[in-house]
Amino acid sequence: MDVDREQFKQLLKDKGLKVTNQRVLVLETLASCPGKHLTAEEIYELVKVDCPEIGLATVYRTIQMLLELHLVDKIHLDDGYVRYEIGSAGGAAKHHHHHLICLSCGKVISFEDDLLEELEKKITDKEGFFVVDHEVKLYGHCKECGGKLIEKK
Amino acid sequence: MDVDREQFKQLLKDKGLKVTNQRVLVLETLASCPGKHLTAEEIYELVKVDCPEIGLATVYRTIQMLLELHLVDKIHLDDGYVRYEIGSAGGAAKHHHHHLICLSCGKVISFEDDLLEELEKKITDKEGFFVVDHEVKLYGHCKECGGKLIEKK
DNA sequence: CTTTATGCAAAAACTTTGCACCGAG
DNA sequence: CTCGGTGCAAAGTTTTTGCATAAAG
Repeated sequence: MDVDREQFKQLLKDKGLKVTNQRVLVLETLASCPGKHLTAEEIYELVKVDCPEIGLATVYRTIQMLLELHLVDKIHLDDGYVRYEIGSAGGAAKHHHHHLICLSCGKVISFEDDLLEELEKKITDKEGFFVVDHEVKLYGHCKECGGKLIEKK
Repeated sequence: MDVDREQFKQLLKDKGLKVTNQRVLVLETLASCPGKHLTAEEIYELVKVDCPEIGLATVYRTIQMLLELHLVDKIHLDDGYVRYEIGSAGGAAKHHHHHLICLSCGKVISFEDDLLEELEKKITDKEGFFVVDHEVKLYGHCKECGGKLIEKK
């Protein structure tokens, strides 16, 4: 499932781009960490394990390319870092998942929900704005931290 | 309505912070541009009109403080800039508005909707995660650009 | 008066760019 | 072979920090 390595190689070829070890490794690193939200630096460190000679600039250039191919999504979890995660691409509909961000411990929980369909329809009707994609962040306190908060108070 | 100047001064005093011209000006600048989403640099330029001696560092420090006081919200509109806007604070409930981002022309439309209440309840029940606030970004094509797209195709 | 805030400049953090060399096609 | 990609280092950006001075309480 997900982004298949061969499929990716083919996509690069179709676009006239070259298939390099670095590009494959960056994509695979992101693909193998679906829950995690990696920064450029973290991707760099992970890829260096298999390819120690890679440069940080290549990681940035590759991420840029993956963003343009919509294979990867950029996210801001408001901790001051720009993060990336493998996109929902591949398949049919937008399966963009959402993020629950714990204000106490900083934990990020991903979850799927298409409850926004209704909202999107409403917007198209009301504003004449055709919605293609969305990103939702919910801030709050997770189960563990919520408990602690009550204890303290 | 909104964030009252006197209310702000009192809040600073209560927190043991000093009321300076710079702080008041930064807040007022943000308060007077409710629809706009200003970058630190833009705020700096605007405040300089009334207070030419202000430094960019003070703007950053003041924004930081306003964020901690929850008077201002930080937003990423994915154009590479960090932006700020006056918070929904003051009043009772969370009136966090959402953003429609046009992928064609970059225009940002703000709109209010509390349709997420339902979603938030669901999450609290299902994940044990207590939602405090949320941020929603919807990407798509605005009325004008949507029309143009059809013409071109 | 005391303590916090400011302005400036320097530093830090993150990302992009230029260029010679390397490697995929 | 040819052209795009890579690594390195240098340059850009944006944001933070240190410190002496200025101003609020």
